[in-house]
Amino acid sequence: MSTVRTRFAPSPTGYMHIGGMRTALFNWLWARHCGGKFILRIDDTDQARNQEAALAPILRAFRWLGLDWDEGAEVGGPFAPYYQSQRGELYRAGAARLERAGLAYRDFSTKAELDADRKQAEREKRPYINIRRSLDLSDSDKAQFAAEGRPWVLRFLIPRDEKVTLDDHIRGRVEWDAGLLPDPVILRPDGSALYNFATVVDDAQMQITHVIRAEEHLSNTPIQIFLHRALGNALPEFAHVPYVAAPGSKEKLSKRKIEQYRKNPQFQKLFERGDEVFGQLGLAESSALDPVMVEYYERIGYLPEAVLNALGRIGWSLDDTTEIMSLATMKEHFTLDRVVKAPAGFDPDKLFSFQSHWMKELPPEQKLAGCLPYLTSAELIGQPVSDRTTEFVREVIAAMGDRLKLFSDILSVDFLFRDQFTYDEKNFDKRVRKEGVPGHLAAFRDILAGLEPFTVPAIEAALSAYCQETGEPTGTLIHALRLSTTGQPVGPGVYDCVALLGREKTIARIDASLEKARS
RNA sequence: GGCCCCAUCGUCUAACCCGGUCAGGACACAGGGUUUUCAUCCCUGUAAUGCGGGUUCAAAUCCCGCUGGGGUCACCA
Repeated sequence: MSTVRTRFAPSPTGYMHIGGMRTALFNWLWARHCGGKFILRIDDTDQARNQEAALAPILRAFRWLGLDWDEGAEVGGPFAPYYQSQRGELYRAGAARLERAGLAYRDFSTKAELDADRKQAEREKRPYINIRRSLDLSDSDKAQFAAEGRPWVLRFLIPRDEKVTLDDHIRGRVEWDAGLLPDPVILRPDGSALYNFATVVDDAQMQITHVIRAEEHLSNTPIQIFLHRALGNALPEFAHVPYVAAPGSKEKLSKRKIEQYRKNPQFQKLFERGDEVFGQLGLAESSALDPVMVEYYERIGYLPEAVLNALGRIGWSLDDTTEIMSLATMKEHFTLDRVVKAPAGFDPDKLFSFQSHWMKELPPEQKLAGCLPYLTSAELIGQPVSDRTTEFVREVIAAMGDRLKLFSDILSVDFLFRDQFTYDEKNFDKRVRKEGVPGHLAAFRDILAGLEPFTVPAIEAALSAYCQETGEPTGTLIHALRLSTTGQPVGPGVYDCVALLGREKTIARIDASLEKARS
């Protein structure tokens, strides 16, 4: 087989859809698995006004995930340009060829006529197929219309007496009756091409060997097959991947339904997380971000490895047991015949578990690099970041251990970075404001005041020794110490927290808490 | 509604093509253990072939029907 060439062709919509990303991933994987090329073409026939701004988040998502492209947007290539908006010549030439061959015709029908036809068909309960009125026009009529400057569209003439079959790599054999297909418009009155036509011209010209796309395009395929044939193109292979569904549903994941997803139990956690993080960062654009977009995960501190792993497991499996997969592993094993036919719901819980795994694997220096931006954005540390601060953050991250799941989790230990923190009142009552506890806490405070060195093992030993002497269970003091110095009932080891805080702050906080406990 | 697609634990899936396993794994959930918090880690458990017909010694697996779910029906992509 010749070199495999796949493509992903997004429209510049201003965001990268998580479902689209999965389709893109499969294209990338298949190309790379075969040692072929992956092309990123931009389908902007609709000519979005602010195209560059609308494209940026899409390219950003690819780069974040490390899905590189050999040809296409920004990098160019032998079949440039890769923007449909710049390929009008190619489309017009192809269309002219079809018209000359009698395979396409000018349709002078008005919108009103078409609407009426459609309604009529609906009334009569028969499938709508466009009426080929313009085909019956006499030459003099045509000449007159042309003289009037009457607008027309170019329609492809569907061979209505045929059947089309497709041998899809994922769905197997699919068959259509062409007699049910309306003649598709391929050129608008202004001469610009429509998607169905532009895609066919581009896929052929760019020598795409495998069209791997979402199954919502399945119904476009018979038209594209005819178009390819009419143009004399070799037919690419097709693989229609099922769409990605909303969590716990079978409906296509859609940005338009974002408000109702807020009530989806699995998505809800994600939304809450985002609201919390964006709130702490004071991000103005937070309202523009949502979990349908790839960028959302990047912004709240997910790892590319986790998102990739999760995406790769939606509708594809390596074998019966493998769950954890790097991009390299997926690339090595990916084949189209193991793509599942049924649509799959995106599962935020599973994504989180992949995240948990990959974060554990991440080298400390990379955790540091991932966390620092959150700390600076939240103004918990200054900028530029001093060496001393860097070292401190490094220690904080070490103390957090596996508790750091998302980079933004670093914000949960804000009490290590600033003196104002909120007390968990319920637990404060339970652990500090309790018979006998303040006395022990005060006594231990005095021990800490003179403790040398002020290190984790020393603090631990001191606490242990104190409890030994007094016969007090260690838990009493541990909890009291945690609540009084961090305000929280949970978190990194309390000895770590105290050591990180340092003697001075620890003493001050204990004093403040003792004061608080009296009131 | 027409056309087309799909159907295994709550979820993602394996086994299906080339019938024979206690229908396997993971996530989630529940219980237990380790860590006097939390997180991690370990163990255990609950849990599925939509229904009805065939074919066959044998059906999740092959065939047909039903039901259900979904996609798509633009001078959008």
